[in-house]
Amino acid sequence: MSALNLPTRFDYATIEQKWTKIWDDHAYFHPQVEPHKKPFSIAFPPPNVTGILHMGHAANISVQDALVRGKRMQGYNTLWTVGADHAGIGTQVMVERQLKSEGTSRQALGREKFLERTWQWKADYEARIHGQMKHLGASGDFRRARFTMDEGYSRAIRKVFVEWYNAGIIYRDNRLVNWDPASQTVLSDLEVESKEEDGHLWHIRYPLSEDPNTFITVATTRPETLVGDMAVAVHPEDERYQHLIGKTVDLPLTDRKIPIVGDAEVADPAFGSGAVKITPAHDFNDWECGQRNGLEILQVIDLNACMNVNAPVKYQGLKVNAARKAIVEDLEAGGFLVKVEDHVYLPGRSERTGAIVQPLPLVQWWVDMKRLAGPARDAVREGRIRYVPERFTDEGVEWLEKDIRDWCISRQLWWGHQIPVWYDASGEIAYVGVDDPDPEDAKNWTRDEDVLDTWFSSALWPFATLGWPDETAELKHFYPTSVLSTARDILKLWVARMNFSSHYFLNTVPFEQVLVHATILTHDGKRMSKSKGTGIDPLEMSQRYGVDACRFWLSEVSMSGQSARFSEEKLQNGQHFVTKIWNACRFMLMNLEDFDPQTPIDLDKATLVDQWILSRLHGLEKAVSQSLTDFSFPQAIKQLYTFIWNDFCDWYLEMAKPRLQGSDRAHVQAILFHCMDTMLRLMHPFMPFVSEELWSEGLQKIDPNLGTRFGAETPAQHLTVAAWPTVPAEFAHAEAEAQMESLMDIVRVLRNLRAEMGVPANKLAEEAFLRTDDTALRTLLADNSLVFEALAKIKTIHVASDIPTPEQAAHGVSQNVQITLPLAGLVDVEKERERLQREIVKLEKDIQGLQQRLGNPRFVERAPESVVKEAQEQLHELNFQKQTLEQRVEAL
RNA sequence: GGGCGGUUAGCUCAGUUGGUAGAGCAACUCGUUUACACCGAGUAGGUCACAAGUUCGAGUCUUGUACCGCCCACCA
Repeated sequence: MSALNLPTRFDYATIEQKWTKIWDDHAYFHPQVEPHKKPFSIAFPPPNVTGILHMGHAANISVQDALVRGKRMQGYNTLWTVGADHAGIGTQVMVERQLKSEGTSRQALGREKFLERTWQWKADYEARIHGQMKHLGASGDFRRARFTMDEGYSRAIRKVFVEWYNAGIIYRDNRLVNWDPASQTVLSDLEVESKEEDGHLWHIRYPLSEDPNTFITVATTRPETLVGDMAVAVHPEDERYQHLIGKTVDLPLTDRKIPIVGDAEVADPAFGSGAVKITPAHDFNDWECGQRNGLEILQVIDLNACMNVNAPVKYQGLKVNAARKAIVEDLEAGGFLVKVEDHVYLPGRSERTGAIVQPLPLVQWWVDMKRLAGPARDAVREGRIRYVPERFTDEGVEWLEKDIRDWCISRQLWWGHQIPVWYDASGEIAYVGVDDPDPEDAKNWTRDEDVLDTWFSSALWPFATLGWPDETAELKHFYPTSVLSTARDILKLWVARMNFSSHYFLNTVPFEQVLVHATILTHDGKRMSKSKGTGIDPLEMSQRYGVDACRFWLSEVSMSGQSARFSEEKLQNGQHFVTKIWNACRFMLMNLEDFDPQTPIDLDKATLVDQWILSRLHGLEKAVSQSLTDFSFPQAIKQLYTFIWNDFCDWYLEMAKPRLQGSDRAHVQAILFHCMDTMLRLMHPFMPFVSEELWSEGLQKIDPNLGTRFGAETPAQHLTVAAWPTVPAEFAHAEAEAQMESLMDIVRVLRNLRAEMGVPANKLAEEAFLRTDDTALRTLLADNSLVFEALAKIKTIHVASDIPTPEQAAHGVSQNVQITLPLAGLVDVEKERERLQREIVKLEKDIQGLQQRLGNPRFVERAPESVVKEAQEQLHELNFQKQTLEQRVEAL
């Protein structure tokens, strides 16, 4: 590419495709295990194959890819494992929905056909997901991509099951579970969401058996469960009811008598009537109350959320809602209904199907959490796993510390890992094993039909992806992984589970740091939701603004610790930034065609401006390098932006233009070359495509040995595998930065004078006077007169301690420099006077503030000397400025 | 009911150890200067939600209040 015929815009669509392919062809992201190198590894949270990726994924990809690219450049043996999750219930629900739209169903197809169909679905979505990731520039190892139902992965699952079963950690038991009638499966507590909903509280009276004219009134939000009541509970110390404990009531609408029991846990005298109906088969509290009081369990609701044969005949077969209506009517007719109140309650709903979850007693498989939680909790509490931001630590570990409930892992689904348990003819467990039993033995056995909770397999992700249970070289080298980056909503569901699984089987943490990235919200601050159509497709956005623009924004906001509102303006800004970089580099390339890349930067020849930009570059490198360690992406990105756009383009390049025409050319070229190289390397983790294109196709044409710079171990052909830059400490120059700052301020005053006086910015002003008594400063100003000439567009700058003041002139002041811009014929005396007066008023306000502060004896006495001194100097300067302007007003 | 965030310019957000507030977008005024009009220069705009406290000094620390958001919790 020749810089001269480069377009003024960055053709991102073509170039993104081009580099995706080249990187892939070189297998840059498929690392070999290199034991002598330090490892850096991340296991990408496997997206569910339920659909395509959304903005949240794009955010997570941006963050992880930035880290991985940075570390790769820094010479780490870097592995980013990618893959996909079978997402049991989620995928099954999606496929079933598809079948329904085709007029068929899972049941009609049968298990085998249904699974075939689901594998097809998986293949389709997995390909689309990987395609999206590559499109976004994810430098993941797709050659090592894993799927949670791969052969090897499945073996890992079975091994975990069998080991935990043998250790007694996995067991089978009949208990109350969360039943999702829509998907016909059990759910874990964590898959049930409860949100407040409007409902009612029905007050019902139960007549005492010994005296049907006396009643005890209970309140309930679920009157249909009345027919499953096994007791009424009251607080044992409740004086209203104490005497009734041990007696019975006639349960309305049935012919059963149920006891009144005393139970301090479940009955709160202050709530409602103080008496509670107890339905052990359909309520978690009541279940426990039943256990405490030796109550029988009577299940009256079946798997379809209908009343079953244990309910009075009249209600049998009715859906729960219909039964509720019928029962309430009958209660009212029988005189049992006291009143109905509006009431906000918390029904549990399946996070997948949205159906109201029915608590039911069922035999299921469980994991004994108390046996696993300890080491995982300790790892977090002892800081061996660090959460970033830190405040998420509690959210991640509290669940493991508190009264944790056992984890129900069996699911009545078809899509998933079938439980490796076989039963004999009598229903007893005959075999549990990693490998299928010998067909001869298994002749009369049947396999457990249930599959495992999808999170059971996700829990093994960081190590199963590396080949566990085999002792692979990858596992040895890359485990534990370095960082886990995730959304906050699965800290318990997933992150905590990886933690305890890893501790049990590998006796170590699964990752050293947990990065919790921001949630991307809609423009108006709502959660993005596919069903509401507020979800935003990252591909659409990247097609509109380019991947680099999107990633630049996402990397910034995703690590800000705050949730971020999506805004297209920000992406547009990102795109403009990319264009700016593109054009700045285009300009440099145009001016570097005759550059000898052997030319070193000669600090002896460096002017103030050179010293300044190199010092700024030094600061930039420090900030960006730092961000790869402490995840301070927002700061790094802001600095990249202001360095490139403001410092480098607006000031340095403008200054460079005239110098490139003179004897200084080679020296300036060396600095441009070095800055461009460093800038491109530093921005590559965040904007991989544009940086790669400019580096490989532009800069490398000028220096074929570019890839050996910065101590590269092996010469790099492309930026993606080039070395991370370091800016020498001797480039840091605080004094130059401060001095340049004062020059820039004078330039701003000059520009301001021109603008106020209506001198067009493109017209060269003849001359300007800078007057100051500070001799050192005078030298500085004189030495750098080019700065004013180039940036304030002044032909000649006069620096002196005393200069005659022209009649027609505009006046300004900066620090202790009096600035005069002669403008014969352009000055409206009245207007100039007003302008100066305005300036003076402003100064007076600041002066007053300073005087007040310095006038306070306690300030002078107690504040640090440097602060007091600074204030005094500032006051002095402001007074000088005020005086100067006042003199001008008088002169007018 | 407990816990955690947030409240800063019209909008979206920065603000590192307390030293007197910044960016992007939008607005307004100039400008077709050979890298870029997806540009350049300039202007305007904020009692940092409210109240009290600590301090010479608070956007920054403490306490309380209000509103918004999230997480947890078996109040029937």
